Amino acid sequence: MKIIHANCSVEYQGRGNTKLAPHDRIIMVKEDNSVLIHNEKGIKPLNYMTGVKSTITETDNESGDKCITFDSNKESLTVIMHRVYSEVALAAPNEEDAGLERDGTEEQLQTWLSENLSNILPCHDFIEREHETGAGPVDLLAMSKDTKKPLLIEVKRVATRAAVHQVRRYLNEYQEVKNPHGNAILVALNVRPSARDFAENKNIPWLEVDWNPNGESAIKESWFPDNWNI
Amino acid sequence: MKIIHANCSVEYQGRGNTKLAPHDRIIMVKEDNSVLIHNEKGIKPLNYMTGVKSTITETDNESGDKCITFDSNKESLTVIMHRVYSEVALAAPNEEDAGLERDGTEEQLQTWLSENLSNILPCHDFIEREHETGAGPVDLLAMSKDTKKPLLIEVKRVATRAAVHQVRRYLNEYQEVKNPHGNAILVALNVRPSARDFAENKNIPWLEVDWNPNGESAIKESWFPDNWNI
DNA sequence: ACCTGTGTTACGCGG
DNA sequence: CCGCGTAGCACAGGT
Repeated sequence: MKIIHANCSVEYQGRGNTKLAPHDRIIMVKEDNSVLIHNEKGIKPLNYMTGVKSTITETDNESGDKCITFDSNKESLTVIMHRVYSEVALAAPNEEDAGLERDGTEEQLQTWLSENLSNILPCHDFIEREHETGAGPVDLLAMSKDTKKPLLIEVKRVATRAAVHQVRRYLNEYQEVKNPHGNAILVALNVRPSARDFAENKNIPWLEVDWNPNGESAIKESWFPDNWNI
Repeated sequence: MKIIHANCSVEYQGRGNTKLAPHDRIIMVKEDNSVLIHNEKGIKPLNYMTGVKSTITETDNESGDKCITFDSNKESLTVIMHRVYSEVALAAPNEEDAGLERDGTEEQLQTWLSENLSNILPCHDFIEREHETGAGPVDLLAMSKDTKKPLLIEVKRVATRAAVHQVRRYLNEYQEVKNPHGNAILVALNVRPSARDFAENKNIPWLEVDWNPNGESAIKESWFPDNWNI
């Protein structure tokens, strides 16, 4: 990749339109044609464009400033360099097996739940993951040991109002087209207050589980409607 | 900021836990203590941590490798440098008035609609922005010139199925607690096919507007239910 | 190519 | 300070 330190302006047109007035910034141009314009603040670049299927062309404008244009089907970004302080090329080849190992993801929580469902829902058996509800796949499907009623389980790391909407979408559709006796529950490491309110208001049970990838796990807090029939 | 080109490992603990095996990468350390680890692919860093209220300490580990640790209340990230190829300091001071100008946002579309509602809905008067429906604030509230029926207007840049859900939530609650004669419409620069289907299926009118911040604007495409009574 | 869902989402705004 | 909703979200995976 190339790292350019320059006083530059930037113009972007595509999903929105943005313009950056002249200023000193860092421009990072990657091997895959991605470009990032950074200043000293925060994780996100001031301006950027994905390299997917984009081409790079370098020109000089009427003022003699060097311009780099990144162009794809639907987007274009131009960096106008009023003054270049430095430019270096550095190699950071993409990793194959040296990639990122990740822990504590929703994916892993799902796996753990599917294998240890009795820890948190002792009256249910795990049936299947990514079960199709008709309105998209729900994370886990379980079934009551006694009544044999299905239970849709939506898993989140952090559950917000949006997660409750998701559960309700799944449950509505499932009850309509598959089984009117279906129930649903929201399981998360963290259920936000607004999500709790909303879920309780709509009679969706929720359950906060204290889980870490290689340690103890337990129910932290939970809520079930009065008429909750397993 | 400092740009370090090094063969390094990275460990992060906080919202999740991640680990990067030794590899050549670019490390960007900003003035606000944010850190980003990049390879040659994509916009997002492989690993990163926000600089907000974090401290930086440099140490040597038992192998004599230089380590930089970023520590905050709830997160910590350590970069272990097995070999440093280069390190440069570059200045990219934060901008005050030279910041990012943004155009074509939902916010601006809302403003334009509130001031030019008659362009797209000639039979309605604009009443207020961010009107509380009981299920959250709807972007715009308008009223029929003739029948005085209220109209909830949800504005999006890109409208997906989720936007239709949102409109229906607002309308249901609004009709229940405020005014049973309320109507609702979805207005967007782009209404996705799946959103059109779903909206039409649920009798929610939608309207695609061809708008740009400082040019002409017009209705591009729209759909209203048969029983649409203004 | 579009749709769906996740993310260490990041970030700004309001309470 | 925390919670909440937005984003030019980015990105992966499926259809």
